[in-house]
Amino acid sequence: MSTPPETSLSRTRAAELLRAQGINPTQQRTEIAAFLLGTARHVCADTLLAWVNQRGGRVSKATIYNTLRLFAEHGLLREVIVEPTKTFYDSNTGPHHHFFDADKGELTDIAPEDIILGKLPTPPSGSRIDGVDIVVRVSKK
Amino acid sequence: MSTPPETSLSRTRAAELLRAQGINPTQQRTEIAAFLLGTARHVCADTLLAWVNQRGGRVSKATIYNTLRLFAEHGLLREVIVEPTKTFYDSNTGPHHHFFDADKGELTDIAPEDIILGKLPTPPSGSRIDGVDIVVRVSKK
DNA sequence: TTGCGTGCAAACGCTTTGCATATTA
DNA sequence: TAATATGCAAAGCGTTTGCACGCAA
Repeated sequence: MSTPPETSLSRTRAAELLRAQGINPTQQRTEIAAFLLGTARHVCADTLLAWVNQRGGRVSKATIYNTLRLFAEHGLLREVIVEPTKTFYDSNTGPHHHFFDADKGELTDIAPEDIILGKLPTPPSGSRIDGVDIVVRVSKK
Repeated sequence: MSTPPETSLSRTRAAELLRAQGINPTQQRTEIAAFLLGTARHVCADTLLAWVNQRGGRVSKATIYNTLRLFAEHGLLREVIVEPTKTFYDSNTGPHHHFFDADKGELTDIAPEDIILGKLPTPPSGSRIDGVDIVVRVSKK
């Protein structure tokens, strides 16, 4: 198991961010926010659980899932679906796309200016476009 | 449960297609191929199971999964990952992309000429691009 | 007969849920 | 204190697997 990264935000800033979204900044939510928000990270639930608890946190699996969903609903995280087995969450909520390395199971950002969509299709009548997800699948050369 | 579509291929043509791929055309595989190949369809395992068995087939869940995987490995189908919960298979294996309607849980093809990728990013060093998946998420207007 | 394919049911892995307990305002 | 969040364990759901049986060459 790899070493967890440093938290990217102080608890104080993390709690402020949550409050700004109308989210009650409990100990666990603040801990999780301090890891994920304020910098671009891509995690799945079990990675996050390991990170938090390796750094002395005490957060249960259920709370990890609840919190990821809650943050996503408030736009603090974005769900990224690239594997059938697990859901990734991306703390970069700005417009951008992803490389997915299936060998490593790792997600990397593609800056919006590095990929250009020249033409968008017209959606089926009666529907509107909610978003466009581009995943560039890569593997070891 | 909706009515299953007609098979798009005769058993004879379906069996030929399988043989051409070095796949032993058993009864079940031929039945499944007759549904999926020869026209563009998007199915998940349980839909396919229902289709086949509503039309008098007798195919088990295990065989559905085995066969979908087998066909995908041989390039007869393409996996499409748009939902965390289930895997879709697309019998259109040519270059194209997808609309995904989350309300209906339905996948639709986007013709390659209806979406233009103006610039492709350089992959991380040491890796090469295997493919680019574009999913345009739509919902009821 | 020999080997591959199939079917069933059990196992699996990720995610969600129910409910008692703890924490927060 | 009243409301909300957390933790645990159990349940859920799509998918995979183990193994006995069936079928085709």
